[in-house]
Amino acid sequence: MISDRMNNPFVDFNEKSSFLTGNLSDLGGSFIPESLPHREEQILQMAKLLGSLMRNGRPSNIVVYGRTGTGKTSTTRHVMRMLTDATNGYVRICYINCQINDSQYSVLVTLVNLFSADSEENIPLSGWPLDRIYSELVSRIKRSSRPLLLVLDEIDRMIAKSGSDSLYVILKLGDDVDGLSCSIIGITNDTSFSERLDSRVRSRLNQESMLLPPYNASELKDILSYRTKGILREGSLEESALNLCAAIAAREHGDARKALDLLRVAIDITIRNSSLVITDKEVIAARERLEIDILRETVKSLPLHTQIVLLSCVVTQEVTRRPSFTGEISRNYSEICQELGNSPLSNRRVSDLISDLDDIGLISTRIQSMGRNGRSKLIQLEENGDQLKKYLMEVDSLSSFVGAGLGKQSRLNLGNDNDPAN
DNA sequence: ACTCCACAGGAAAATTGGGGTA
DNA sequence: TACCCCAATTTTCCTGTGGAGT
Repeated sequence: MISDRMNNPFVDFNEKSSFLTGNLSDLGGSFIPESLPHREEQILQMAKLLGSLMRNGRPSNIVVYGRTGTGKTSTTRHVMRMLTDATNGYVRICYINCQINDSQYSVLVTLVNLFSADSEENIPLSGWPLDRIYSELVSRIKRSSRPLLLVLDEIDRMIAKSGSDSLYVILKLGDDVDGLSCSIIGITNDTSFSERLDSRVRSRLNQESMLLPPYNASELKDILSYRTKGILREGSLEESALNLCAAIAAREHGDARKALDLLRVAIDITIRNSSLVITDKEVIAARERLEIDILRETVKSLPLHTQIVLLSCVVTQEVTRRPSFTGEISRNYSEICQELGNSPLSNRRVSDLISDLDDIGLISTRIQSMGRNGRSKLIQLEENGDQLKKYLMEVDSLSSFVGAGLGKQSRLNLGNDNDPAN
């Protein structure tokens, strides 16, 4: 179909990226490499703890702690792969990300469906009573009669949403299926996670814990060198650019994912600029682009009403030029909802959404008492307001606020004139 | 010492939306 | 089709709170 190579941008792009010798997506977060530099010790430790699964024994449950990018998931997945290889797939391994499946119901359903044989139908994502799903799970596990390793990534999300009970049900599996050899690995970046479990769950789950320390700059450099082998032609990555990637990520709590992302984006920028060598300049540009991308992505992925609350925070602070109070945010939120044609949520719910925004880090809050004038949360933007507004305006359902919003600023609730205290 | 404000945030009730069953 | 069950979400109701004002 395309005969004119000279005018084909894909051909052009491919030739420009001639320093690439492999697949750039291999630097992405989901790729699990053959080996994990500086995690050999932890891999060995985890493998030892799980060893008895191969002998149908009852290994300990493990909680893996570590900050973002310390290799918790990669280490665990690596061990999963080793276990599969060593047992020829005899040990059944279920990996569930609790950020996606964060309710008791959805974890159980996912688990049951992972166990479904070809002949069995998947159970629906809602509708069934929990006890029915549980007994379905038990009967499917009984039929399978193979050792089970259950990995719950971001396990703290499940506890935050459904409480300890949801975990207790899963931990109980071992008791309800006679002779089941089952081990659970929980992965979390929340060091206070186990404190929030009730005692019966804590003692069962936290039999063993592993803490993955942050990587230092030199370890990060090793990781980057290892991961770029086979992807970049020799000499296409300057030593100082490599050091810079490692140094930036080391400063960000030793985050290997950050280091890999930086390098990946730096490579991308180099290709786009038709350069042939990745230098400090590209790494610095990559850092800026990543920061923007993360913020934009965060803002755009918020639920609609959380976005409107954030918009209210931005607009209110834009006008008052001081931190705002919950009441102001709530009233302006309702105004904005009205303007956009959405029915507003209750103040109680808005208060929760404000807490959510605080958790995400887009705003910071602290409770302040004004004596006779009551007590309220003082809310301050953590990010540049103009930038937040720009990203919010890119959201389809909010974009109509632009012109109208600015024009209507005068009627927004900005404290004093609408404050019942006055 | 007591009052009162404007909420925070817990608990229970109500609503919503997906699915099953007769 | 009408009704039931269920989990998740949201609303309603409520108690608790810190500190300026009295």
